[in-house]
Amino acid sequence: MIKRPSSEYALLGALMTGPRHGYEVNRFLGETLLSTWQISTSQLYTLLKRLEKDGFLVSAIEAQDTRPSKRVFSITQEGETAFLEWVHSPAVHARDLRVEFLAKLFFFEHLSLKGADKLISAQTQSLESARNRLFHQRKDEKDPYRDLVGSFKLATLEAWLSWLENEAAPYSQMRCNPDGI
Amino acid sequence: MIKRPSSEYALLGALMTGPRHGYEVNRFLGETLLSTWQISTSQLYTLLKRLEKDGFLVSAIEAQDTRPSKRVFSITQEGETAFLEWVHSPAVHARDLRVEFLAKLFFFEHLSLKGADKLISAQTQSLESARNRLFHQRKDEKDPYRDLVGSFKLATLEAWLSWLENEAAPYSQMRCNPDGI
DNA sequence: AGAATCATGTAAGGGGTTACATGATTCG
DNA sequence: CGAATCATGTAACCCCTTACATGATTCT
Repeated sequence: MIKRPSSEYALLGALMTGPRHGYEVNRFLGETLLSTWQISTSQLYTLLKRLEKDGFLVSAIEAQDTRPSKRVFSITQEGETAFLEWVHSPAVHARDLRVEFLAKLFFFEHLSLKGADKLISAQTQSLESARNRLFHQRKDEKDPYRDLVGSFKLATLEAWLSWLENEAAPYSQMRCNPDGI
Repeated sequence: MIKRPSSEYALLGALMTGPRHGYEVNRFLGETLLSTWQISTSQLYTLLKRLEKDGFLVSAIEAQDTRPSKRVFSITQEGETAFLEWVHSPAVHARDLRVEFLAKLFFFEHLSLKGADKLISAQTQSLESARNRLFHQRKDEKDPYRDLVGSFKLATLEAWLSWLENEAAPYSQMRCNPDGI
């Protein structure tokens, strides 16, 4: 699977519940993912156009009487596949947690997907292995500055691991599986 | 003071100890700040050119017998002023901690500057006020997803505050003021 | 009457990346 | 003899942002 710019997945996710035109997608993202993922209006239209060019969306113009006509986008099979693969995979780089991982959790609830617990444990494992690698590196780190940098990364990783356990896991249990099945 | 792209300050800092040509700056950054700040070679030359155009650097070509001639850059008064202002100011956005704040600590030691403790306490105050703002916002946050996002940001801020206290502060005391004066 | 909403875009620029080009010298 | 070092750049592309353009309609 070719890597695509991550912001496109926000748009694919917004179209997973059915066709929408650009303005609606924009409003939807503003109401739900604003605290996580900010996509400017002009960028939104650019991304939609590119996603259609690449076969992840198809569009049709819809005329209106009293309003400007609008271009309604629908997600294709290929688009759905790409979105579902993305949403089930942990963020590869730790720096993608804040935006991408949080957005994935959002879509799990918004689309009533199952397996949020699996995503969380996969993400936990990914961060744990990063932490272990860092731990080893730091053992024979002579340079005090690089050691300080290591301590910063380590502190961040550990905070995020705690957050995954104490906040993300309970949230997903409550929201994505409210009856405890 | 007009805001400049932050990666330029790495170059200004590299020239604070005296004139260097591009290749040397590149090597210096690769040996010292690689774990923090990655600047590609081509970008380096672009930045040096722009810094000269804007009056922060001046350059002179130096011919060599057995080697390609090189362009040696020196920092101007304006450049020094800009660098010193930058290096003494805390990172405005929390996301700039990883790169910019760590780099500032590096330069404090590398250039034997005084006042690293002041920078650290200013940065601490900045993060604390961000944490307090977030704390207030979260009190009347009804939406569970936005609350989760808030908990992530809070966890990150608190980890960094601890790191400032337990790692950065001792490091700067040891490195920038080894005799405890 | 003026502001907000609906609706879609283009243009310009900013900061960054990778790939490519050149060419001598010195090291293994 | 080939690889790494020295040394400087250009070209193309990528993602993104801000500003601008348009124009009807509905709310205050």
